[in-house]
Amino acid sequence: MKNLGNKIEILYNLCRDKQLKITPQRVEVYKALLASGDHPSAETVYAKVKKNLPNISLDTVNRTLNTLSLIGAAFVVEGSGDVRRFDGNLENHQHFKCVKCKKIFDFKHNAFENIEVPEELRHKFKVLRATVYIEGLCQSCLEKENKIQSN
Amino acid sequence: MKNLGNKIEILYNLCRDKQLKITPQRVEVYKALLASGDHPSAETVYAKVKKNLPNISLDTVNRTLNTLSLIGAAFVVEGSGDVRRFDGNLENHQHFKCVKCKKIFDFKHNAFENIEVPEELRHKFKVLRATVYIEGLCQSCLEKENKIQSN
DNA sequence: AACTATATAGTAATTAAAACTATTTGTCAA
DNA sequence: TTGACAAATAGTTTTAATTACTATATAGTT
Repeated sequence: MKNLGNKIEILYNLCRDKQLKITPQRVEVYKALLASGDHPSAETVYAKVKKNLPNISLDTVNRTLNTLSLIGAAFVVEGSGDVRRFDGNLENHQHFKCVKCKKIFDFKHNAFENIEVPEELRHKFKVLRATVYIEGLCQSCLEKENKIQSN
Repeated sequence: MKNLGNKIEILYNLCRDKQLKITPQRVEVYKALLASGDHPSAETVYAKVKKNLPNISLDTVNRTLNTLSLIGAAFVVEGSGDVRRFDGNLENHQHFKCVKCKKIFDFKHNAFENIEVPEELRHKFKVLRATVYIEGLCQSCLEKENKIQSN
């Protein structure tokens, strides 16, 4: 991971912007997240951070990762983080998901119906589904939203 | 839900193709899934099916929904069904997810970097992220895969 | 240095999903 | 139509993930 210093600086600025305190826990969780090239779960980050902060709690790691997502220092990988939901509508359609209330809204958009999967991927994997996935805040959550509360 | 009869027929055919038994539980779970226009969780489907099959178990609903996904009669909504995973890489990139081992692979593809969010959505919601999300089977899972086992 | 709101540790509670086993039931062939 | 058997289910238990709670500690400010 190059430019780790810069990245930490970003975290500092984001925290200050949102009036969140810069705690060692937040810094360590953020560093652990960056250090792992892949897409770790809270448990994985917890294990990593524990080496530097032996008595950090899992709850703190969870809350901190949430906070990082809220301030835009990280994000929750799509395809994770919600109870499994099923869709029986096999017609081509797309999903918008509210990151707050987790509600999923269907929408149709012609331009998204025939996604060309890159040759490289078709080669490497067996592709089952390709879709445009959009997330954000729905109207009712938007109204409730005033400031970011980390705790 | 129009053409429910047709849909059931589809289920019958899919089951026969894959040599899966057509059980009342499967039919009811499938009907309940179709009947709910939204994106229900196993619990929600369970509640619905219980009206017709009072002593169906939640486990059966769960397994059945999985089976339906495996045979292509339904699918798991992206953004659900996996422990929450985080990504600290804010550069534009896309994800491929293996539906079996849940591993996430990054990839970059220029054509996917500037997704135009439909006007209608930008209006209705606060869009935070738009991405192409591709799922399927990774190579190592593909090798292990021989036939669909529903149980 | 002291104050105060915020964040944390430690733990408990909640929830979702998977595992397990005895029993039941589709399916097929006689 | 019946009997046999593999497959599927009910009922329950485990496991795992996330959230909730409260007393304590601390970052940022005065």
